[in-house]
Amino acid sequence: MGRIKTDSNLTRKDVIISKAATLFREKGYKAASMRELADIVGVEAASLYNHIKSKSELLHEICFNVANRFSHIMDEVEAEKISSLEKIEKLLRFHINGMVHHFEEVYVSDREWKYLSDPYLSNFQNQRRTYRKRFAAIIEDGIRKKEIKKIDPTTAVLIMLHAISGIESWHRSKQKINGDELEENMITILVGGLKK
Amino acid sequence: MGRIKTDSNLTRKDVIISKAATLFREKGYKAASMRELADIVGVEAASLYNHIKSKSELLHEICFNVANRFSHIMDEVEAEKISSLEKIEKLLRFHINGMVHHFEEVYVSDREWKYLSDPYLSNFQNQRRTYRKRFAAIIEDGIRKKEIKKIDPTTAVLIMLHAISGIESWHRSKQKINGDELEENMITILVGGLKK
DNA sequence: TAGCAGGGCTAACGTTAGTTAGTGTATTTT
DNA sequence: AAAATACACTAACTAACGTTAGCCCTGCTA
Repeated sequence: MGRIKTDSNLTRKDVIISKAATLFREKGYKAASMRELADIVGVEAASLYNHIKSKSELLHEICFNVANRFSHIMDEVEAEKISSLEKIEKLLRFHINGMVHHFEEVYVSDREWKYLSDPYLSNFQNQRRTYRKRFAAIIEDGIRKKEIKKIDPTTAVLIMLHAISGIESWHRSKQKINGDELEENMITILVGGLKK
Repeated sequence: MGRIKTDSNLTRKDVIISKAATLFREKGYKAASMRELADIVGVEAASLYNHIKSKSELLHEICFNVANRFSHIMDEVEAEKISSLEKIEKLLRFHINGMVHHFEEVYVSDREWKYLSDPYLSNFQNQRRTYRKRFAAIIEDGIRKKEIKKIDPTTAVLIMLHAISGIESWHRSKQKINGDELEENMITILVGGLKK
């Protein structure tokens, strides 16, 4: 077999990570084998190790790429001078877009993170917990300002984030409405559920 | 080691299935090993095979137990003479209760079904698809009767069901509100998001 | 009390997994 | 053009997996 083909300015490692994300999404991390991944990449299994240290490195690259993007957008949103409901809408749209346009990675990060091993595991869990607290704080603020119903903020966050991970079903389904309609529908229901 | 202890009128197989559900929930189906399960049950791995045919039998017992319960409640709800919104609320409460009180099995059925093998896999997918269509039909009916906002029913179902599977996070979290409060909060947000 | 399942056990099987070692060839750098 | 690096290959190792075979004890039934 020939070399791994790299489009434009991607490294070979990037190519492997990207194909790994697809494979992990389809089969699950544990069920996906390095030999299978190698096949997809177009190379022998052993050759992968010229570019990566281990299977688990693939997983934590994927998970932290995603987690860091979310941390970053949260920084931005917190800094903006808009209402709580607008902040939430902005976050939700970012999540929905991620799930629609970077499906493989986001999905893997969401469902397979438990196979990370320490110290990555604890690290990831911390980042996740922190993110949710910041999200909940925005909701709490909205309740104080009477923009939002009196509900438990933690529960609200849980509903929002998991509802969005349901976009997985949308990807699976045969006759899907288009991505933009999906986004508008989700915003209508979710933000509508919070509004006073 | 001694025999498998069976409380009341459970068979030894039931005990194994129940402990398998817990293990599969914690580790995931693929990552859970029969030797580990045997340890938990208090027996050697080989001894499990006196009661079950295979590891995969455990998974499909769990998945279909749950799926059948949901089919059954849907039959009941469809037959009742109440408004669409009330039907939806009833279904949601059943789902929430399942997730709170039969967490292990419901969670495994929700997240690990993809490791079923045919014919169970296709079967399960069919049951799932059918269930969601029936759910969507109720929402569609509600829209026609102007009880519910004009939204895409399929998207609404997807949001509801996945939001509920987020109760997983509630189980994980240290300082949780109690189950009844959780239920009320979820109903408020979800049903509130649909109502016109 | 003899017999026979039921249900444990140990040992071992064939597979598959992730990964390493060592070698050769193509590509890049000097 | 020569030297060095990158990267592919084959072969193999060890560990773990699900599962089977065959044996032995125990407690119910005849």
